[in-house]
Amino acid sequence: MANKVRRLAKERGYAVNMQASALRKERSGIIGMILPIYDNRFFSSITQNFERLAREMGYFPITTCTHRDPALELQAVRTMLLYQAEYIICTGSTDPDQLYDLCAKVGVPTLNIDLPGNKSVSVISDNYSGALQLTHKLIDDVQGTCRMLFIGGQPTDHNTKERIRGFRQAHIERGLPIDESQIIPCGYEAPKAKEAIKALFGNGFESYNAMFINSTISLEGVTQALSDAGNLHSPDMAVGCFDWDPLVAVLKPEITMVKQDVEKMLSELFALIRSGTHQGARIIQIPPILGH
Amino acid sequence: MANKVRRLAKERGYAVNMQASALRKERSGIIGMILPIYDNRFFSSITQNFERLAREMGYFPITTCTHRDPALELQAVRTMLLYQAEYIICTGSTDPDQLYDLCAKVGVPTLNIDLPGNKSVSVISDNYSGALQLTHKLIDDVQGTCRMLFIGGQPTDHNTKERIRGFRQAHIERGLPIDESQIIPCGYEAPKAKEAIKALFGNGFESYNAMFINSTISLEGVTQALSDAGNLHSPDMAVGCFDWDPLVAVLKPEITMVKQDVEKMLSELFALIRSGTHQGARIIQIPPILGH
DNA sequence: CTGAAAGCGCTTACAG
DNA sequence: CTGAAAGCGCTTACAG
Repeated sequence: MANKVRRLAKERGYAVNMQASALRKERSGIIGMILPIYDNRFFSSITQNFERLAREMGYFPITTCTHRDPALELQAVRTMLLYQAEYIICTGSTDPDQLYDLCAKVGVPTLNIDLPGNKSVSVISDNYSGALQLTHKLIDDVQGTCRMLFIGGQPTDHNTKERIRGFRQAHIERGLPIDESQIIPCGYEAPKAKEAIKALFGNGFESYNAMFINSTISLEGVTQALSDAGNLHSPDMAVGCFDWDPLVAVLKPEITMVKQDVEKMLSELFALIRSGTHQGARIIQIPPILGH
Repeated sequence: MANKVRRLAKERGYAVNMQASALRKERSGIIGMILPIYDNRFFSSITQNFERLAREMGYFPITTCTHRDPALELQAVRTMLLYQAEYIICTGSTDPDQLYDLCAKVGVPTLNIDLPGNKSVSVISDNYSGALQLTHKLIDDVQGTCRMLFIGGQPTDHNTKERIRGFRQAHIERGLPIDESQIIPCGYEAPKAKEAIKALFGNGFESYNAMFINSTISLEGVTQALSDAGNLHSPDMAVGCFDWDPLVAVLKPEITMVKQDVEKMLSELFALIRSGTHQGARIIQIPPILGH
């Protein structure tokens, strides 16, 4: 009998109306995620893993990119709540706690990835250890005494702070002094890194023989600055990038890249949801993978 | 009075339930898009523009990546239809016509981007002209007689066919003969391009002085093959890539890249929706932009 | 076990 | 113009 109904339903092309079903069941089946941008390997890979795991759990994944704009983040989350999303994942959000508050009001749990918050669980990379390792690797690569620049990232964001902490610690462990001019967290956009490097030309840049670049987008800006100055190929400069792009990895194998373990971050995130242990603010750190 | 209600609603944190609203209004406000993958500049940029324009039109954009898998494409579209999506955008689909049929059954219009179908309107790049220009540019770049390899892409897909047609035409216009071994549409994955190039080593590869690479993913494979062979830097090889990646553009300025005009493609797509002129199968071609 | 009724939260058409 | 009722398409709780 049930089979007959199913067969008939299929023949006639019947399909449930999820809007109606969701309304009656008071369960939308929707899980929402916001993220800064798609056109970057890290975030687009997060998105693909998010979709895969959400579907595997029987959820319908919804994503929106919010361009690191707090107002857009709020608006996007609000819209997802209107569609009765059951969970909100906040990726690289400028203010995860504000998003938590918004969702908590209607009883929807939030989980953070990439950038942590103080009010819900956060799955992030172990930025400190990754930066410590990368810095050591670059110091090893340099002939003679290393003078390394740290460039890119937001000085106020948790990840950049942790990476700077790892950068400093490696210098301490190797007995290398640091002065503050070595550390330039100029923001995340390419033009900012470009301007910051240009400002250093004839003004101390020549004294550096290593660069810790905080993201591929900063790498883009740094490369533009060097290219404009005509010294794109400075073979004695050790270059590391705390980010991953497979094309960069093959085109510029001499650049050491740090790959955040996106698969593990997302499987951890969904394990929290699956097991219902996502309540309570805490930070779960996933070690990144040092390339080459 | 209306203001009082609005104020009270805001104070109490009231928000409509879109599931209920959609059900009653018989309009979900949802517009869905499927695409092959996110982690690539072309598709992620399409997604960002899609979201922006959909929001501007008051729609709620939903995207899903389907890994060029026909079964996943069908399943993703079916799910979007369950949530009563009002339009389905098919990006780079393996079989847009099948998706059209599925949606037509429930009266939902489909529009194609990137790869065209025969049953609904398609907004794609002018692949023929782009390839013609790129091939001419590479012939210009070569010292002496040009022998150019075409590598990457699916020989069955419309875009690759058109690009090969442009490749051939440029050769004809320049009086250069072509033999079939020059054209290797080995598929879209990096390992395929890598294997194809490796198979040519000691077997004709040395006779080429130019390469027309059909995507950044193929570029990745080609670079791996060259790098494994130790001749990564062959300065006399003219290289072009029918795709765009800003990091490649700055890191390897000697590679000529073709940037598909994603903004124009999407604004054209939404113009069709806005004006209600999306009915009727036809192809709208947008000229890509030749770099450098 | 079966089948009709109630109700999810809205919007709209309609009666007063 | 206002306010109560009907109904969007489901699922569930309940009567028979």
